[in-house]
Amino acid sequence: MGVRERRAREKRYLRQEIMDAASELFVKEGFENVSMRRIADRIEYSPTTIYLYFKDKAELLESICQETFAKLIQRLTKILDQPGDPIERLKRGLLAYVEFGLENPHHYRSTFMTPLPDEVDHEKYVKPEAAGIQAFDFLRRCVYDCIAAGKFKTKDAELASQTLWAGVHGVTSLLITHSHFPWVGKEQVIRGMINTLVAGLEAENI
Amino acid sequence: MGVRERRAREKRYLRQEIMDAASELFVKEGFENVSMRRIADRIEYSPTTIYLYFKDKAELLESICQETFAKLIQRLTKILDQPGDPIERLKRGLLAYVEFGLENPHHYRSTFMTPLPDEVDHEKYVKPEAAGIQAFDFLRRCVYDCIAAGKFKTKDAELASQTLWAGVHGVTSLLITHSHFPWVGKEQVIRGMINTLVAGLEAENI
DNA sequence: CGAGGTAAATTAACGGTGTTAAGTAAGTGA
DNA sequence: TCACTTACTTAACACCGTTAATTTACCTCG
Repeated sequence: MGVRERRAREKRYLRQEIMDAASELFVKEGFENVSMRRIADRIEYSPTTIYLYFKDKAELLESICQETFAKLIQRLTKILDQPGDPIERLKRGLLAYVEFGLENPHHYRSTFMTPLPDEVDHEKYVKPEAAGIQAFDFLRRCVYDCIAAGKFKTKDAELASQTLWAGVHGVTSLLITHSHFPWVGKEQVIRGMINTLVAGLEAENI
Repeated sequence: MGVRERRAREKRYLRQEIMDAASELFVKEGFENVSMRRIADRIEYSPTTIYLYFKDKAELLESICQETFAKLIQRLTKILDQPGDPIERLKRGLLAYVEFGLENPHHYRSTFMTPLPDEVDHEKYVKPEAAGIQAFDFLRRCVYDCIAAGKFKTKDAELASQTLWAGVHGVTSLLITHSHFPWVGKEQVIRGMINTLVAGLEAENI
């Protein structure tokens, strides 16, 4: 009978096509500069069709960002699985995070630099499924390993993790929004942040 | 004759009234949720009147943010003028920066978390008049003092300053956009960031 | 085959946005 | 008094996200 299945497959296909078209425009011009009508034009459907697949523009955006962040999770998984010095692993993970943000500035901006509207369910974004939280969990595991290996003077893994996250987020977001600032060099600032924070955690119980 | 002067004064007055009304709405509801029409309603003028005083919505926003950031500059001036341990001064300055951001989340967001449209003159935002750059200059001076006093292993003042800025920006912006995240405590994270970074600069030549 | 039902997609419309062009009313200077 | 300037408003344009009503296309069943 497979008709239902085929329909469902086609439906998934168009959904993906919408996401791809939107994502492309979105990467090129930024979320707020891409209208539903333009996305619709691109896939040669009427604008309202999109609403059959996504509740609204925000949900479309969120789906696209989730898809992208899945790739970050993959990268972090690989890094975490490698054996060796936990400090080096931590540093590599932090670097991967920043690089990912710079490679996907619009997705990064939507996910981490845009406040959620008051009406949304904030619980949802703190649950383990949320891509951001998953990425943060990797960080926490790295930090635990460092503390367990006696590399850090600091013993508060949670505080250390949150500090590290805020640090790499700081560089990432500033490099994205203020790319014209006379940075001493993108790579240098990234390295500067990671090395300084790690050195601080090694040196002092904050 | 003084007519011209009186007119100019009145004109300045309405300009300020527009800025005040806009700023108030803007603080309450965020820039993107406040329309020119609503601002106009508030001051009981027609929407187009605003365009006699500001080129567009972006310029109005920019003027408001500049006005607010002048206050930060004031605070930082006071801190910089105090004698004592340069490290303590640096830490107090960094803390003032974060606190200012959290007190003025919408202004902070507009100034530091929103990318400038491609068409604007980026030069303008790197010039010494720009509020952001002025604030950064304070930071740089603090860092110079620390290096001069032999407190830092690091000798690259520019890199250290940029790293510190990125760090405090990271906490500030994350606390603004992700206030629902299970932080170990806002004050703790802020302190964690400042202490860790400073400890890192003291301990290592990054 | 043909009727009926259903899912998918469309058209038309609503109420909003930032912004511009054209028009008006008041006050100034000769 | 009359022309000119200044301050402001009205009307309109071209867009936006989104909803409701409607059409089209297809599948199922008698």
